[in-house]
Amino acid sequence: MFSSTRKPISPAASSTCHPRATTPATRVPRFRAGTDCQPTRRPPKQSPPSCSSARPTTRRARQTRQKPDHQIAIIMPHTDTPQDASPQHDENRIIAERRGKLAEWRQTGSAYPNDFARENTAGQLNELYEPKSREELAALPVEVRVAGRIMLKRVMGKASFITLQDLSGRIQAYISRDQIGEEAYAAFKRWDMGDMVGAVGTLFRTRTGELTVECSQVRLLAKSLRPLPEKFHGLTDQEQKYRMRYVDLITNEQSRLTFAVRSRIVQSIRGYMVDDGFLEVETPMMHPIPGGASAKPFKTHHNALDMELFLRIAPELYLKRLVVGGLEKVFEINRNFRNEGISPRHNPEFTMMEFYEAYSEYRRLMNFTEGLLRHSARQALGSEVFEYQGRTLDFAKPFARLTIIEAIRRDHPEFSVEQLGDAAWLRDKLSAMKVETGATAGLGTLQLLLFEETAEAGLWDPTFIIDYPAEVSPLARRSDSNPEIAERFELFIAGREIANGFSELNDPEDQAARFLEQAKAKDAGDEEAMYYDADYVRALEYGLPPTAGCGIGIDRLVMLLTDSANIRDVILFPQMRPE
RNA sequence: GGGUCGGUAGCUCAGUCGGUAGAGCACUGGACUUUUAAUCCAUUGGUCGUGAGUUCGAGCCUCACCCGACCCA
Repeated sequence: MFSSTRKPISPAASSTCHPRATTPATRVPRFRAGTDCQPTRRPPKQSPPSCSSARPTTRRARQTRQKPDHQIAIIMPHTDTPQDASPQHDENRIIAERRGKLAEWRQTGSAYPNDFARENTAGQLNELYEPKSREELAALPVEVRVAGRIMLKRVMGKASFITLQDLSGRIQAYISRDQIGEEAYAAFKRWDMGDMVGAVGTLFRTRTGELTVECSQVRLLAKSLRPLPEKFHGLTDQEQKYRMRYVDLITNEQSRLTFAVRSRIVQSIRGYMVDDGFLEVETPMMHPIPGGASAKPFKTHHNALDMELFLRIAPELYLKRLVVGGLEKVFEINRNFRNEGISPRHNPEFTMMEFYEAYSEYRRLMNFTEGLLRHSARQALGSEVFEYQGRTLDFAKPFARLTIIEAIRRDHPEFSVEQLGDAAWLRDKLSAMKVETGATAGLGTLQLLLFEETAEAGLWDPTFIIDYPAEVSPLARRSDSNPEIAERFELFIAGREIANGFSELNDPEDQAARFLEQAKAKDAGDEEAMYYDADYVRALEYGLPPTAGCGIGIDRLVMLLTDSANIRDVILFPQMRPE
């Protein structure tokens, strides 16, 4: 996919996943050694999912079949010849045991009950009673009803401990034969790791000091037929984590935490916007004309209308129609879809917030965006300073603001202002760096390309880059002082584009002209150039007040705040090749 | 597209010089009434990603392919 992003000719290059990337020439941030995010996890080990490998008869299958064990009938009920051995055999041997237990459970007539009323969570009990001493707990005593999944089991002859996990955390339960009865204890001993259990009892503290529920009753609430991954390491295979997120969430606390933080980030953003008087709206996900960014769309078809539709690549044009309608401050947090490659920083569907405010302009917008991110870090992490991939990120100090030229010269003082203002010099330099430059690329675009090549990845601290070329910003207002420049910024953090905003182009005639240019580029073969959106121009003709708007890539922000190197780690069900 | 690393038991991982495939967890049976990744005893479980080649002999060497992670484009 990066091949397309290398295309530098102005409206051609990709902007996959850019927050509100209206810049055709803006590329995905590239990372270099030293600035790139190294994977924190160890390289995965691979073992093919047993259920999908079409392995022929195995020796084991034959051996197993020879056993007169009753389980065999369950394992391979239809196996008459060794050749029929199921590829799922390995796992089924373990699952068959559990299915047998489930069958026993069903015979009691009370399998899968739903009448257990949980009244306490592990986290709540730990918080309330962890400070209490053994004697204080004994004096109270606290009657509790907890439920959760068995994550650890320490079964002894007449008394056992299990560790139950619920959303809030873990708590230990103590189960003794004398308290729950011989029959119940025998049944309990047949339960497996992963089973869902309800426990009733009183809190006490064990000899070693652990807060524990001394059970007067335990019930099996749901059977887990499949074995959990190894209890200490959990699931480490990245692919399996993504494919079976449910297993990942069961076994890896870090995953649970990441998605809890993600929720807090989104909440904090929503709160900040609403508190500031923004109206949350939902605009179409299916567009007759894909617009608002330069990207390849997904196509779909509406049968009743018999029309082609596109999954949206950005909500921008609809949100600005709302500002025309008088909804002066609007925002939307939702998915965008771009039919491009998948990488550690790109998922075909990703979440973005876009917001628009009438009677604002891009400098005020930068202040607001800065405040929003600061707020979000504080709300989600409790701190505006945090670690990302081993380095510190500080949202507390003011975000730097550099023009493209300043950003280049900060890393490369050897480039003079005169050289950077010389299109021919820039072309030479870029071609020496093996960056393609289109014949039609203007000075601003050449500067942008050099910036992307030399400076972008090194922008670790939050930095607004301003003065983008108008020719790569077809929806942005031109600068009054220089019509070649748009009133636009992009925010970079950790070498990665996080936000993109500008004073909106509200001149319908200029917009129509820019759409025409885009349409021409599209006709010339640029798949990512924009369509001419006549209804949007019509809306502008009713009058869009001076407005500024911004898009923030939520997934990338979550990556920063959860110290995640891969976008898949912050998306619950990332797009995967079919199994 | 190129490069690097990887694919061995359900899970986490070893595997020496090319000489009959190992451990822990999980599972099964047994012991155990305050454990802590419980412990102890005894089992079960593998055509080593796929296919070819070299060899008396391949998890290991060679080639091709498949899948994955990361990097580069």
